[in-house]
Amino acid sequence: MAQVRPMRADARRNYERLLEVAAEAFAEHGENASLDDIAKRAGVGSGTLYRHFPTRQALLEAAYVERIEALGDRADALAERLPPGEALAEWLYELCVASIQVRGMKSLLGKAVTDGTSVPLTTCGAVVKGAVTRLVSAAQTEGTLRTDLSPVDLLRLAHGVATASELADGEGREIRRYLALLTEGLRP
Amino acid sequence: MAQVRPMRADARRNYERLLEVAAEAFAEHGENASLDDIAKRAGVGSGTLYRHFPTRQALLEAAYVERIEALGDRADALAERLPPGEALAEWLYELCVASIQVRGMKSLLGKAVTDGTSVPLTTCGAVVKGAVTRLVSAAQTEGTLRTDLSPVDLLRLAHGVATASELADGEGREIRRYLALLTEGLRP
DNA sequence: ACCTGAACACCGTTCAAGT
DNA sequence: ACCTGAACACCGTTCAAGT
Repeated sequence: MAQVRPMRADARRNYERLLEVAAEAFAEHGENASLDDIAKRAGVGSGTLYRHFPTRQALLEAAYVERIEALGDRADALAERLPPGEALAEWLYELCVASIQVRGMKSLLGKAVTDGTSVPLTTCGAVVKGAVTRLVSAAQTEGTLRTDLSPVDLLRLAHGVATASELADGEGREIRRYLALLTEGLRP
Repeated sequence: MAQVRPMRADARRNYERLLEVAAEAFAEHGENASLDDIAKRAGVGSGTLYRHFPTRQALLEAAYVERIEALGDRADALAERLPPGEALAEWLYELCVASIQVRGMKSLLGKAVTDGTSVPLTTCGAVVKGAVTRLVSAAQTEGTLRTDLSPVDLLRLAHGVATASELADGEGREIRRYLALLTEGLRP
């Protein structure tokens, strides 16, 4: 890995300001929030936004990286407290909740598990895949999870559950119910 | 119901031409195909498109109504040939396939099952809901389907399975696998 | 090295004028 | 009664000029 040269002071200020504003904007208007508007609200030329974040995905990812990493840590916390099968189920639940409540996060996580094998792995993809992989292998070893499922299968299925729940009421009151059905099917 | 006055000849021609072109355009570019482009390709002013189809959803629905009705008929055909539980499973499979293969159809079906109780029921929503309701009550009577699920739950869950499968490979090779997991959970 | 903002291309939607 | 297409507002993206 090449050592990253520190950013010039004004560049760094802009970078951080953009992230703040972007997080607000995505929360408010969803994943299609106007990029131009984000630049303006950050007091920055639109070119500057593109310099730092060449694509919408890049900005979305940067804005939510902390939250995603929190989900990664959460997996380990649950693994310590609960038996593997329950830890996995609870983590999937929290993943679904985040997918629905944090606007724009669902599409971000979705892109992270699409079969673009050639695409370089995104940070958030790596974090989430790492977390679910640990939970899945523990549950499979324990014998409470079918062995013909990959970690990525579970991420995709959780995404599907989140989508179904979102259709139900736009919030996520049905996540538990729909996830319970899936969990039934996941048993060996 | 008020009797619909027949359209003027040129209006009718435009209407049909728009539908043809729209179906092609949606198939080619997905649900966000340019409306302006559709109007142009149909040899019609953009205002005319809006006169006939005030929203994108309206156009999408009109373009796919036949296909949706075919799905409705298919439900009855399956109900005659198969035991209720199997008929339901197979129909959900075909619904998922259509959702993925016919671009734009997934979002159309999704909107049809969102909890917009106040929104007037769309034609395609009515057709699909009718079909699944018949299959569901037969299966529940037979005893092969949990009774704490509504027909709309199943439509939403199928939508979720289609979404998950689409993430897997963009085509739908995983539909059978993912749907099988769901079917396990659906048993009483 | 980084930023700015005008310029370009594109899109959805409306509406006055035309037939 | 219906159609046309210019006009408007908006957005993403690029790039020459500026510091």
